[in-house]
Amino acid sequence: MRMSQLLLPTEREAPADAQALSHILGVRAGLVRQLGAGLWTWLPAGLRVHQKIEAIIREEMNAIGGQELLMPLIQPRDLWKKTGRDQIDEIFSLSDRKGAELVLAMTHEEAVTFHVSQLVRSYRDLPLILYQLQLKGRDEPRPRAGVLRTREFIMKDSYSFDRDEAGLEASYAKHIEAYDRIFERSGLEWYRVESDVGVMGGSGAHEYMAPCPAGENEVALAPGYAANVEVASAEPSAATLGDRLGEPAEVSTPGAKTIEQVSAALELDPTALLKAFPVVTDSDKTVLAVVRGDHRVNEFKLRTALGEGFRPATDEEISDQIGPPGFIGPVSITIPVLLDDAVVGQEGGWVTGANSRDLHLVGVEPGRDFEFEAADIRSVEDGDVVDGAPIRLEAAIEVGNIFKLGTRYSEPLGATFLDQDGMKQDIVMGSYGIGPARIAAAAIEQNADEKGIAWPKSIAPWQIELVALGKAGSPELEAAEKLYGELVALGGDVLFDDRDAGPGEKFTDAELLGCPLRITLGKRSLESGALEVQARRGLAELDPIALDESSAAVILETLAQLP
RNA sequence: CGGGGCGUGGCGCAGCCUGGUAGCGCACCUGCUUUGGGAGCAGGGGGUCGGAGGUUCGAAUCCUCUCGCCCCGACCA
Repeated sequence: MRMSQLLLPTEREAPADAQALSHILGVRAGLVRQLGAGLWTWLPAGLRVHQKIEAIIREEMNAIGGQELLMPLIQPRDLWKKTGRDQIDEIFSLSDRKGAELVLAMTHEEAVTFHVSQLVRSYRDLPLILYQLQLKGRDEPRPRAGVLRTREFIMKDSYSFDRDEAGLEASYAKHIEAYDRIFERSGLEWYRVESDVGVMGGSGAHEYMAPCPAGENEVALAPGYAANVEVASAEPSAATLGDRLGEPAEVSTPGAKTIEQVSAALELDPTALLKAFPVVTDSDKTVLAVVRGDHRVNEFKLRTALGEGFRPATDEEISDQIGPPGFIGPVSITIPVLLDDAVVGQEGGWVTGANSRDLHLVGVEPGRDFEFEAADIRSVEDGDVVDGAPIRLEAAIEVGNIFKLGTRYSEPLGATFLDQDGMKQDIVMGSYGIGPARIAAAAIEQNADEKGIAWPKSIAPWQIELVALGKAGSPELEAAEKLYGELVALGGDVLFDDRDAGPGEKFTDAELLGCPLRITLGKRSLESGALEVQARRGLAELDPIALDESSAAVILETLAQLP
């Protein structure tokens, strides 16, 4: 591609409203432009990146026997009523000129299951893996960070259809294979982590996470361990408890409502305190969740432990059913107590609220002083231990997920088959997503430096940028033209900066756009007989390449050597 | 949905407090010079000041409403 003819609007300055690095650099390098909140246009260079990612995905999906198809973005609302998902807030709704109700698909479980229910009749038709790369529409409450969370985006979504759970396990394993390869080939740092299956149930799920500062998720990492913080479990750091007493003793703690205030007032470590978190469940039960003072309640785990959704209790409900807010605790109350595992079985006395104003209790011991049910309901923290190794928490972008659906969709949509005994069975499904745009954004975030982007070779908009110095008609520009032609003839993926611009501008743009290999041909090259070669990663100067009839081949070899 | 911020030429901003008919840098166009790290000189084009209403002799500026965008939080199949 000749840069003189390319729409590549690079910017010196970052857009005023951009925060995330991938947002800033995506716009500055001329890859994407915004049309509205969460609505982005992929400009030619950015689209090349997207398409290279798509190509990797297609190859790996085909390799596990996936078959590509394409389903509509616009769908009849009735279809979504059958699964109840027409009530989701993120659904974009529209109607046609006749008043028929339509939605924009936020994923395609309904559509693909609809077709499979008609097309699959026999166990002989299974298993099946179908996939597509298609737009999704989601009315996100808060689009953010450029291309990271948008209201319209292309997703690779695949769906597996199996005869039974064992079949699903096999299809799931195939997707793990394909996904591992896709993210590896994309050049990302990535983790496959256990994830929350959510209220939809399902028998298992993993997420693929790419660590980077702009990420919206957090992963807990230790050698051999990776999990979304939503589900991560680990051994807590040690607690420093107060003295054991024969029975709880009241202490005066005037005005001390927070963990900090109470631990300061009593001169005790925050780990000696119990934090009480009253919640009201969807079925209107009040439960007191209790974690260690320095720990935080994990709402995902708590939801799992409760077996239903919940909301924090209001101050009024707390006063009515437990005690004055700020001074509540699990001793001598009538509502059930859900105690975090980290609190159970420790030697020593805990501090809790006394359920009276300005009073706390010391020397409290679970089991002796209050009844409880134990569960893992806290969020892991930096320094917690897994298999003897401390974990660290890192921000990450979710670039993919895989989910064992079971019969969540096949049942309401009537996707059944006849087994060998002629018995009608529900098809067992899985669904699997990848966001190519997020892979691009994560690649930018993970590999950028102060000069710009440093793309992984596999998804760079071009693998080579040939910078020609010298004005039109100069011998060096003519030599560059010749070299460009030779590179293209050998199948090189080359961006040729043939613009009528100064060297500074060309080098700056090249470093901003971040093609892995930069070849410079100027007057000096003609004098010395050598091309200058720079690897974008680390801005490393490589050995010069002789300027002769073998140059193009040597350049491609050099590129192949790059990691 | 709660909180905060911002809308002035393609981009980044000043002007607003204290009303007087819009300015700066970059980019763009023409010409000449320049060509190894975002060039120089000269000339030039481009703005309903997000929108509507109001106050006023006069509104980018003051008032009311409204739309859009960003950030934090909530939410996130």
